[in-house]
Amino acid sequence: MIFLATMPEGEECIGLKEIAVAINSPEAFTAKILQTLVREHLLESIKGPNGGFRISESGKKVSLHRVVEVVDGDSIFTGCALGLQECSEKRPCAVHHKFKAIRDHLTGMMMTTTLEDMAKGIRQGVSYLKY
Amino acid sequence: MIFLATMPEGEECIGLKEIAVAINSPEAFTAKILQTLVREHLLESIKGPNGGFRISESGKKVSLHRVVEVVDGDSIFTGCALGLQECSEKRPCAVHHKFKAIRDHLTGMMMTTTLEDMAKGIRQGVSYLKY
DNA sequence: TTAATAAAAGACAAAAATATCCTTTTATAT
DNA sequence: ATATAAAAGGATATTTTTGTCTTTTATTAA
Repeated sequence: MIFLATMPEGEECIGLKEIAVAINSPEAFTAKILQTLVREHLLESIKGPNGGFRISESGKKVSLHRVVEVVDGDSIFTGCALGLQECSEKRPCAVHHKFKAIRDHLTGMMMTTTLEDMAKGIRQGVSYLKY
Repeated sequence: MIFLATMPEGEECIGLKEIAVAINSPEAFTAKILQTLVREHLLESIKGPNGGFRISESGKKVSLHRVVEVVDGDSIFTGCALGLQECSEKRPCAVHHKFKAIRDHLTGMMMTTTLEDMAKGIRQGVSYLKY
């Protein structure tokens, strides 16, 4: 998603192969994740010659939080630190309150960080996408 | 570890079965983790009749950070948020700096939270160990 | 219309994490 | 001494995550 977000406006869409190489991720595995992102409308896919993937209009603006939610679910944002099924304000685990602060921090960061933010860093050469 | 830390001073040691029930974790699997904790001297084990596990003197004072490190390794404290092998201040991933803040928060919390802290909450009935 | 290209989908495979089982070792109480 | 209780250790099994392969479907250009 970050890689595709770095593509210049109006750029032709990018094929699976190119994406997999760019982010150093296995092709077939990458394909599966791209399919998920297309199903959730964060990406658009074009079949046939010159086809590939490109970030959708809505996709450009999505938060890191949303991307993680689509790909890995929201357990990272909601699960108990100690793994308890029933852990809540009313029946907290031994680190519930301390951990909540950290999770709120993480959730807040991910909700306010957009693909655009991250892509900008990559484009400017101040951050990197592989190795 | 938290459960064993809640045991009153000088209490007889607790058998595997009792521990597994208390924390609602499979017995054989719990045994493996207890073995690891014994090897790392966070626990002591006593074999034979009336044997079991008890927290060691040093174990009582250890931080949550240390327990996690022993059981799961330190990847949670050191790994890149985007999974890059080489991600550093010099060659950061797209969320390196933002994520570092959160990880420092997590690491700090875990380093300053001791088993005693957590056990106290359980003993006082303000936090819980299962379900 | 057809050949080529590329994604989609489903079945399959490998690796890692989680979990179990069985035998051995050690200690205790009788 | 012996029977018993309990942890240790090794081999094995299951589940989940990660990854691959093959066939199908859609699109474009000649």
